[in-house]
Amino acid sequence: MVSIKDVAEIAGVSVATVSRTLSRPEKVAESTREKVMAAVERCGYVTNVMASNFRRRKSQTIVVLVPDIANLFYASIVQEIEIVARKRGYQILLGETQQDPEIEGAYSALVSQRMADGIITLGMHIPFKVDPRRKNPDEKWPPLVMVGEYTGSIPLPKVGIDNVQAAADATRHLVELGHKHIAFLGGPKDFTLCKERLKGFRRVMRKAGLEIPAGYIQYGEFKLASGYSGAKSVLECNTRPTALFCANDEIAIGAMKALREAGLKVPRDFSLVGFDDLDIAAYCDTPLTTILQPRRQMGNEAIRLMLGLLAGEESLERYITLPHELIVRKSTAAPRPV
Amino acid sequence: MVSIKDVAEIAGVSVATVSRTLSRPEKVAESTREKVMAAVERCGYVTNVMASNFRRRKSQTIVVLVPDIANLFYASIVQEIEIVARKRGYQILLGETQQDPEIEGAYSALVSQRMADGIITLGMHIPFKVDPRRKNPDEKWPPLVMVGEYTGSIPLPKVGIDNVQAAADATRHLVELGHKHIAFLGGPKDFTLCKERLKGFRRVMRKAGLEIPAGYIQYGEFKLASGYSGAKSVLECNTRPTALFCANDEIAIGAMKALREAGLKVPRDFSLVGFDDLDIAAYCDTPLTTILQPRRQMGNEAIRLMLGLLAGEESLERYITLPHELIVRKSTAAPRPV
DNA sequence: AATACAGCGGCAAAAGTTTGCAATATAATC
DNA sequence: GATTATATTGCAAACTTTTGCCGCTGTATT
Repeated sequence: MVSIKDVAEIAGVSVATVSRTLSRPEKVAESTREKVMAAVERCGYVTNVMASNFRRRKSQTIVVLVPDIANLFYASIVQEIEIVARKRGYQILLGETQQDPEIEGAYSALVSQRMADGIITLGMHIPFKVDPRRKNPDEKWPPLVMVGEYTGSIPLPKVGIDNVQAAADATRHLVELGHKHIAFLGGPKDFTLCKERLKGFRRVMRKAGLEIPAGYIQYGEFKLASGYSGAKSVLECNTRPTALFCANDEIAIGAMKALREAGLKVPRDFSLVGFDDLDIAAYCDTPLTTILQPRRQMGNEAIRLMLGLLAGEESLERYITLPHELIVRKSTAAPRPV
Repeated sequence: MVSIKDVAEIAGVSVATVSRTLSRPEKVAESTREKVMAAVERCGYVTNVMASNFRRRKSQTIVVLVPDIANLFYASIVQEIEIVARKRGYQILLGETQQDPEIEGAYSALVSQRMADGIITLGMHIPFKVDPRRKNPDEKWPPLVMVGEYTGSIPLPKVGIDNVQAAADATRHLVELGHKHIAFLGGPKDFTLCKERLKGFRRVMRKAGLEIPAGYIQYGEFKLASGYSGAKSVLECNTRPTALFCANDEIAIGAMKALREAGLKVPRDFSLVGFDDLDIAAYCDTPLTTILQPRRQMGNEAIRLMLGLLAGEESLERYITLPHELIVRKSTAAPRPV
């Protein structure tokens, strides 16, 4: 393999000069630069970035932890992270965790192993074991940015929306339409994200003086199938609800199928609100009313935060709450008069 | 930072022994091993994998090139690749290319730069410039595996389905139902994948003696919006088709919306076939008839192929054609008698 | 003319591992 | 007890780059 040494030899300069020519050309005389570049060209030299990284003690690599890459919400965030990272000379190491602490741990270990410079996680928890004794309070953590789901007590750079508020907005929309019986279809029970949305839901229901009978709150996964089965159960409640707030769009679309099979027309017989505003939401049979999360922007802010951290910036703001928006489409309407 | 040297010192052995203890424990006496492990524990040593990789001239990293990560078809393939890679001690460097040769080039350069060991691409073309003169016919290429879309003339390890056949199957299904006027909604015109599906479509149409009037073939992107607008144009043809074969499910779902807006009921007035069998296909208002691509298996075979390549296996079969399947749901039926 | 200074380039150390080879210790064989 | 084989361990080179420091050359300043 041709190394910097060969180039130096051909160009008749020292390796130091070759290195400088390549990394800081302005530090080198025009004439030398030309000689070096010619030599590089001639022998087809390409920098061994691994060696360079090793020497500089940087990896130019950021681990991105994603609970489920086949989830469009996460995917767009990753997409944006990748774009910005690439432009800034960083690479993305993709880690799908399925929220498995073991996998999270393995990936985040990459930064102690010097294979990555920092971690952005779209998951809900800190992806490594936190020493509970905290004997060393300044124990230095790897650069870490949490996106979307983190609500733990340890203060960490974070970007997301106000999920409680967003869920409240969605619920209020239903309440204002006149619905009295509103059910909630959530994701996994232990997701803070899910808890927050439930909280917003509950808050508005309480304020409106509406009851939430047993069975009106269902947990599951953020998946189509889960929405389907969740809706099926909810429909069997004693007093059947007239509206459904779903913790994400996939659940809502799954629920739609169950409603259809039950012979219920959306929104005539039943109102439905989703969450995320996936592209597909606008293409459903009945276009879905949903909460828009600014996912690209979330990715964008996350990677900016990370790059700032890596550049050693101290003063940058660390909590970024982005605005959400209620997108009213056709899946919500006033309940049918009884 | 604590290095192997510190461990050696604490344990009272040489760095060589520490290294061996960690990488090939069986090469080291039980008692020594214990001493070393204790020392590792004591000073919290963790291997600098970057240094190790540098020394071993491996990166344990595979670049995965994806045209669009927010496409569920690609996403599931990546998902599977990641799982297998992780189990085998490899990492995935994610590169979203948007089919941009520049980006593809930048990412694939990582292997000459020693930052990656090989490339799996889900895109259609070879992600680096191929010397057309081929002055050096054995010019060694980086380990490269093509998934799904590659149909170039240079023989390369590849996994995919038989797109021509699959498209033919889909079309035949429509023909057998009695459709005479079938249109085709494709992706980008220059995608080989798209050409192949069109080829299968044409073949069956020809065999059945059916015409394909001007305007019956539309190109676009593999996106919802594209299916929507494509269907809109197709509906304006002089003789309106009664069925539509879409090059992927997203296009089909976009088309559905256009049909709905045109007051056409699927499948009563119009039949629709997609391609990919995304999860959502089964959850559409009218569940979508489509072609199932074994995407997990595709990812699985791709990474296996790559790992084989990296292990220096020569004899492994290099073209893997996986079976597809026509999934008949509710979006296809006999055309309405006129 | 003497001094200061800027620009440029070379020397050599350093980064943290792995590993071939040699050396030593231990066990086995005759 | 001597010899051979085997199991362990250490030495030191090698991997490729970057960069601090120093010295040289030539121009500018006084």
